[in-house]
Amino acid sequence: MTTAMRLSWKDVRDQIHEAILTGRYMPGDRLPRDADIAEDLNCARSTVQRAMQDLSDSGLVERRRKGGTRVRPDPVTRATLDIPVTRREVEQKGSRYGYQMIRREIKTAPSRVLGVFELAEPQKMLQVEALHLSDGRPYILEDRWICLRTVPEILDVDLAHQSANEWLVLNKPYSRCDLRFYAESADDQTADLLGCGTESALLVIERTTWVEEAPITTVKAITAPGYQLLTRS
Amino acid sequence: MTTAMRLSWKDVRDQIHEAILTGRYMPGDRLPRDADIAEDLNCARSTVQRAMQDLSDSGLVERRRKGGTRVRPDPVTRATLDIPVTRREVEQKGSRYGYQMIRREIKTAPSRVLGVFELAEPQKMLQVEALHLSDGRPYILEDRWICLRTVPEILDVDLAHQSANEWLVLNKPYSRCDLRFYAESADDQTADLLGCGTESALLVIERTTWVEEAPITTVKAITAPGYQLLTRS
DNA sequence: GACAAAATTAAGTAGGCACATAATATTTTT
DNA sequence: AAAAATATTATGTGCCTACTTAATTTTGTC
Repeated sequence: MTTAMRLSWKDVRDQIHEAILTGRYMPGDRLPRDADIAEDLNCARSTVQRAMQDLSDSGLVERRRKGGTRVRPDPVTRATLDIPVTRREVEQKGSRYGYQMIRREIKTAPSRVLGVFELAEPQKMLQVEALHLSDGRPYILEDRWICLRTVPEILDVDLAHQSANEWLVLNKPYSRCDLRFYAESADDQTADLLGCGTESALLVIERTTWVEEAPITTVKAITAPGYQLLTRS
Repeated sequence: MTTAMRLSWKDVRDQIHEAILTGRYMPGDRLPRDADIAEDLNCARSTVQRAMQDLSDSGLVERRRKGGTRVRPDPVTRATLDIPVTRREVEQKGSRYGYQMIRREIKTAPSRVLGVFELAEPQKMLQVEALHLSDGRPYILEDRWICLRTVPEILDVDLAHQSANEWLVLNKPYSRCDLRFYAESADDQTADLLGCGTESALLVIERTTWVEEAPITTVKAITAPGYQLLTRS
């Protein structure tokens, strides 16, 4: 033997990935069992297991007990998005962050909001409308509903100076988060607040969070024209 | 001892997660070393390691050798998106899928395309414009460029009957994929093809793929009005 | 042949050990 | 006091073994 440095699970993963890329295994094909691959490559089964888990997480293969591992027959593009706190997002671009509360009101949540929270009975929530600024220019307009039953402390927070976005993310970690992206035309009021033309096409990010079963908040974040979401490299 | 079933790494993960949720550890705080947690919970360090890796992957904590583990001071919302092949997406909704090629042309790629591929020199590529239909109605309009140097076989594919989307995903797995989402107003031609009003706000998904360093394809997928992207539950 | 029970199989997980690696802290040297 | 060498430490990885779990597949029975 010359050198034969031990294979890392990433090496194993890359070799299998490579085999799939070069067509050695096609979508739907079954791969050898972990134990056999391990023997082939002269490494431990646990190393192959970790490699396979990673490929499975990234959506490239499917694994089933007894069924073995196969290349996903219906390939999906699986992407990971990082959505930071807006302040950080702006600062990371090298811009100056600004925040402005527009409205703050306690009222019964409309059915749209109850719907996303999967709630049956109406209840009072805190609605906050606010504008995030980048270098003084409108960046994101958010319309947020906060569940007072789950987060009563929010009433003591000075939302005129600290964004609910930031306070919540630091003080109310969630256990579940649903996201939704779509495009919407600016209505008159939105266009006015974002300083863009009416009917401008805007990317909207809706985010709803829970702790266990309890609703925390739902936000409709309307981004200014030109905003783009990128997958993390 | 009563039962004391062994702790699974998911139990450990959930316990730590819980501790963070309830504020026992705040953003920025350092957590005990894996070994100590393992002793506390009476399990193996490798179990804690797996739990921590998972929390780290999901963006909740940061881990550094010697530095230990700490709760991420700048919490991010990390979400995973699955983008299936369009045909499957339509069929999964219970709709009938349709496909229609609009244009197919070999020409020098414009600088926009060279740009996304990070290519310096101009080269010829295959441009394909096509429409995906759901129950006969326009669903996604795609403008695609395929690199002939990397995928010369595409010239032999009958793109009038099989979508490039599908052929590529089954025959040319990628090793890198960049995604970009934004909103755009429909221009006259787009509005016409998608059967919507001019100036409609449309969600655009741009996807660019490579095998190693070699460009495969870049698509600008313009979705019909009402299209929404959801994170996978 | 149809259905149920039992055996088999391959991935999933827990534990334990040894060592690698990357930060950080400490000590020594200049 | 600054810089360089060294020790320390917590996570990361690999290996091995044993056992669990979920699917099949086989076998047995009616």
